[in-house]
Amino acid sequence: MVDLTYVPGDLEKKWYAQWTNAGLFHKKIDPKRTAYAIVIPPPNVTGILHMGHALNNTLQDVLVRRARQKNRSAAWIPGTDHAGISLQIKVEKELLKAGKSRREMGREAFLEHARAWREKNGNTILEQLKRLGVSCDWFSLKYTLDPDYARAVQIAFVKLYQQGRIYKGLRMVNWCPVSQTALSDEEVIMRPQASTLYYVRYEIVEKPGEFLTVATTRPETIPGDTAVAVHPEDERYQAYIGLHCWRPIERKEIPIVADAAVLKDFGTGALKVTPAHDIVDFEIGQRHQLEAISVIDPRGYMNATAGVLAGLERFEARKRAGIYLKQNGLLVKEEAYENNVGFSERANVPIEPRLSQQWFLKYPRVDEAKRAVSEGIIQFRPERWAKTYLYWLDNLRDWCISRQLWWGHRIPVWYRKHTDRDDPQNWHVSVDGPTDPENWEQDEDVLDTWFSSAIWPMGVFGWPDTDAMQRNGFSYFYPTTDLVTGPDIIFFWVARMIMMGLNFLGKGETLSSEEIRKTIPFRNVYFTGIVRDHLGRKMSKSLGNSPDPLDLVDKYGADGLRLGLLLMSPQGQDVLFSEERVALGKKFCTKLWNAFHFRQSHPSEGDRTSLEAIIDQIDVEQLEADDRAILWRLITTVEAFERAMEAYEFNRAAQIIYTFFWTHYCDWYIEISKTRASTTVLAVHDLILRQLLLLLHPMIPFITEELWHQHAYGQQFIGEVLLESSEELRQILKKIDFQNADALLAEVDAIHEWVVAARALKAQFGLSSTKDVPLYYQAEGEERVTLERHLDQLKALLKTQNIKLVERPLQLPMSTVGLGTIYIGLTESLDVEAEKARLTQALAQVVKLIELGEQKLHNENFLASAPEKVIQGARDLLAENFAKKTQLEETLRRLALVL
RNA sequence: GGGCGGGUAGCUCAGUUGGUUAGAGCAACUGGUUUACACCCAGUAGGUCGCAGGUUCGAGUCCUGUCUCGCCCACCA
Repeated sequence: MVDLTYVPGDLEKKWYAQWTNAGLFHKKIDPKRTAYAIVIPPPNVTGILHMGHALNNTLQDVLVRRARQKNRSAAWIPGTDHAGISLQIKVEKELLKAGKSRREMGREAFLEHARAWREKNGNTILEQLKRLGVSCDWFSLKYTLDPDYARAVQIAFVKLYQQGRIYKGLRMVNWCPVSQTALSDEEVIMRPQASTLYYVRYEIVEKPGEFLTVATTRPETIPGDTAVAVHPEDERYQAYIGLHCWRPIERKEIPIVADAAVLKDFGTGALKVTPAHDIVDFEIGQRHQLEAISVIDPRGYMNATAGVLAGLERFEARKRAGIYLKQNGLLVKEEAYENNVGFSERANVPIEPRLSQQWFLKYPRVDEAKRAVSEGIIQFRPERWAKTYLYWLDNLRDWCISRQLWWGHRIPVWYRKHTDRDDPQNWHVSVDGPTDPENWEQDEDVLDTWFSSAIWPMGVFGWPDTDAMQRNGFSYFYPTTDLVTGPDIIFFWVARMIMMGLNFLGKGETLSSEEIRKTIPFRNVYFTGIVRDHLGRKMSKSLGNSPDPLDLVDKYGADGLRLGLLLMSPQGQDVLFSEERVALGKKFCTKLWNAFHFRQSHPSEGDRTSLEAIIDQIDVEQLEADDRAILWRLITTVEAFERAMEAYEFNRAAQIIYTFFWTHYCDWYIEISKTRASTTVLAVHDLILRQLLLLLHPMIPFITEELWHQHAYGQQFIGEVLLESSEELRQILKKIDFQNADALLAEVDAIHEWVVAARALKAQFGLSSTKDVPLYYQAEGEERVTLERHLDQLKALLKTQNIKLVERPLQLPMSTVGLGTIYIGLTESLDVEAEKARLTQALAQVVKLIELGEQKLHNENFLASAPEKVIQGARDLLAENFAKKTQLEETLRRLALVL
């Protein structure tokens, strides 16, 4: 028996425990079935669940649960990411509060702290995910610093090194002065900043009294200037090319060079060249053999070379440089200026271009990675992201993979002690290290976190350890089926995984399409939208505009939240979060609960453990139009649902079921079937409810599981029950003499229209919808027969005892519908004028529609080109409108007589 | 500067290859609770589909232009 009220919390805890205890989500290598696999985008161990996770993981869960219903052997591999910079910053901050610094305590002690932090907090997000109901295979849980995974990362490094793809070099990199590490280009975010453009005079050495004016936003770097550059074709400066000028701070003679990289129309057309602190300047410096003088240290403070600015913090130094120039008469002017400045994504401070020794990766298999997507071997949804992906691959720059951090995978490179580290002769690159470790020192740096995530889909299945791969079903599950992630990590993660898969699994110079197909990490990538608040802002911790998903779970249930998210997430669109939708999700669950409660109020003993058993209880003789219509609608609903799911249109799929259940089943079928509680009708209910539970299960797993058992649909978990396709459903329903029921549907729709019109009449005249008012109807032939057949239902639905057939029009308020005319038997005297006005308005509307219809049907081009179905539709509509017009006119004539 | 996406009811959004009179939820308004559900039921109102052209028998849907909001990439010092 069903509990009276729906309380999501308890049943969600109960079922999640039972599912996991039963090992329901374990991956199984079953050659008899087709494999289905998803690897989770591993959340950061520093993360807490936000709405983006909730959406993303709901979608994955829907996919994987549906795959199981389709008899696929499904694996959803969960895991977490060690989150290099993010966790290091977090732990450092905590230590700082306790007055400790990582440099003082040293590497090992710091790592101990970091491990302890992760031990304590790292699984929070996984526990949160469980509350959402995700059906991950927790036995396959992987962490990017697990020993086997860490080994895989190092093997990947060594292999890439051996392939000549990884090299070390002195390069200009993005330096974060707070984290004190290099960053990849992708980790730098450009932001418009209000700054000042300083116009500075550089006196010409050879022509004292003549000046070049240079515009710069960074006067603090002047001590690092080693040239001034102008465009070779800039006629203003021809006379100066080859001469020298005085560097205005830390006065020194520097050359004036010509370089095409200089823009004539920016500023004054003269550029100060600081090779050590700007990428463009560095390149100019290379072309002109200029010295790179560093004036800023790794912490962002001016070093001794900066002379008068030495020791100052970089932004303070900028102000001081401005003052210094002004005081010395070297500043022409300063103006407010907005420019774009690169910020460190994690530490949220402006990055410093800095020259340093770093490890770089030349991306492998770029061509194949492009082909994988452009040839549709990997399918992006929405497809347009392919363009973004391909554009990025066309403009690749080598990836700086070394980080000056401690938390992460240490670079497996050793240097012979007391030798030149820049000379590869003195390197040892291997996973296990040199055999004589006492003579070597390991590289201090770790790898970019994203380097380790790039091999995720392989690593979670044991790559490259052949035994582990065998055990984990690598060849069975790889390539995985679907990847669900956000478009914001298309470069960080998606593209890199594709290249790594192709590189490590593909053999030979180039890969054929068939080889690409076998080595890609996944076949489909579904990009979710980004969850935004009602003002359109990205939900983030710093803005504090993201509700805690767990609060929503408490308030609306996990099922409610999941359904709400599904309903508000159109494919490929950003999601404007609305708590109302989540509330709607819960309302749906409550309604479902109550529908079962209704069904349970009519006990029946029939066997419900299979579709066939339910159908056996249906007596074909007793099936009426309504029963057949709802069953028919079920089939068409399942078809539409299948189409939506195959297209990954989750919101549409949810909407389709929503409408079927609420509008067609509850508001109509349950209401009309209340007059007929026969075994047959109850079996129809059971059938529909059963299929509804199965269809809904991937979206709202908890309540469907609960109701499945409450209503004795079987002993198995609902998730283990195979879902009949629309085609199978169609076949099974043939047992009850079931064929196309479009005609029946039309009949039911016509009755529905009649009821709605009658209800509207009552409402229009201020009558309570439950008031027993007599109704009269006029109808001929078929229509009359149809109405007579449904008379009992009409009475029940309209809460009216009297519905009578009349042969002639009455002087009563009326309404015309497809099945004829309805009159309402008002007891009070009729306001003839008001009624006339109402009908006249209705008449005008109908006349207008008739005009439109006739126009269309008199158009020969329309008749010649439009499909028959459309033309017939127009004809039927016209006929119906003509009938309405006649009725309205007749009634109006009678009303006129009354006056 | 280059690319992508959005602009449909007061709000949030659907609207499949062009085809009957453009839909839903929320909000509003009216009426309703003995018989699954007030997290409910019945009904009402609300839209020149951003704007301007074009193609077509027919355009929210296709084309061109334009305005506007948002995102991504590039980075001019």
